[in-house]
Amino acid sequence: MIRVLIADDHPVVRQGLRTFLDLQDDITVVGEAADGAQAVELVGELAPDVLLLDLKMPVMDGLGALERLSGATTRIVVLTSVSDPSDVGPAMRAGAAGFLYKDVDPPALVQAVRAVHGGQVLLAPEAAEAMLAAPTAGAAPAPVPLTEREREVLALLAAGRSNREIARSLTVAEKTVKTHVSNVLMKLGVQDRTQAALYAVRHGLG
Amino acid sequence: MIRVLIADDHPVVRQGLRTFLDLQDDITVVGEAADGAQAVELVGELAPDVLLLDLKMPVMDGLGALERLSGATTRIVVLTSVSDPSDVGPAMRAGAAGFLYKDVDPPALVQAVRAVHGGQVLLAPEAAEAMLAAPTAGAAPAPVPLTEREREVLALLAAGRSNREIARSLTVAEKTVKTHVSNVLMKLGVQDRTQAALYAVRHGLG
DNA sequence: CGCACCGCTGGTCCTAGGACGATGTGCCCA
DNA sequence: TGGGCACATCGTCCTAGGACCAGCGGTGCG
Repeated sequence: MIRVLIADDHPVVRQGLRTFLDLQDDITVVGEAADGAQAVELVGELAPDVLLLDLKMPVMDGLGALERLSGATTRIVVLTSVSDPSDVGPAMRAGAAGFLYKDVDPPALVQAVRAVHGGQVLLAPEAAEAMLAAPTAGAAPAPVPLTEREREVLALLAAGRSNREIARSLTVAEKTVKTHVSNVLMKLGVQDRTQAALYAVRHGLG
Repeated sequence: MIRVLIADDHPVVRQGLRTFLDLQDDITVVGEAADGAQAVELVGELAPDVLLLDLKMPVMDGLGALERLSGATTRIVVLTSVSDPSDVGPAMRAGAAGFLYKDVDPPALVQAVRAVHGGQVLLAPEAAEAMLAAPTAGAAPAPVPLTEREREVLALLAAGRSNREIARSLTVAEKTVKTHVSNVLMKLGVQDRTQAALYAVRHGLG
């Protein structure tokens, strides 16, 4: 028997879901929450197998609840009405096991509950698309271009020169070279000059 | 009745899947393919609802088949034995509707077939993780953390202070504030202080 | 022999000046 | 009134010094 908790701020939606899910002989709805805070509390009390979680809720929204529930054994299916692709990534990263829209047809929802309970991850097609399209959507720094000077430094660095040698080549202080190198490392997202050199070689600056 | 085609180069695997799936009263196996080329051909002939596709196959591998089948109405579930995270992204981008490992337990596989047939996208947990973990395609800089000083500057900036005012508050030169602001903009991947302020507010620094 | 210390190199963070370019604002004069 | 100029603000790029930390290799001492 799969024990389900429903979190949605609309009583009508809760009632509809409850009625339909309770008709399944392997599913029982063990509770309802009207906001995120209540959902978090009830997950603690009831330890349901699956939480159906609306994203748009008062007091604490679904994403907030998701974050607070990371680590819980309850499997969480986001069930949202509005189709905002930028919701998908954060929700999945926050540990959701499913992402569906409320226009899902009821048998599919039941299957989803079962699949998620069985340890799988299930997405509505639009949600899957959103994840493929926007890998790091949200706070990811854009790819930062190197300046002319930084490219010069990188080229010399990739040729195996030391900071002092690079400084002499460019007739600037060694300190300046260090600064450029630091900026290059940050922009390339690598940890040290060796990786920067490899990057340069691999991307045709060698 | 869900019509399923099985593509796997091991007869034993095909036989096992066929036997189990045919036991379900809403699923019927309509054919088997031993390599990717055959799978493509049989999809054309039989137009199955769902194709269970192994990735590692002779003649044409699963990914090749996936690409050739993009556009077909058949929903494709990748069913692979080896757990190579780097397979997941390409397969999903090539249009797979599911990604499972062969250690999936049979009832879960049946659910997967039903869910995918119902239009959903279903991943094994490891596959979902792989997709979330590998956004860095190529040169995407890692999320760069702000330094202490940069956070101070950002907080004041988000409070609407000018560079000169921030400088006075921190007792440094205005030039220094500009430098910090520039670095913050770069690290946050935003274009100007306004966006940086919005970012700060949205991410709980307001 | 092994360990401790020293110096070098690399790297970070904070600081800051000079040159320059884009944008916006306000004021003056034709 | 409108065009244009002066000025401030913002932001970038290059420069660079000081403080500090980590890792590595050599050297000398117990």
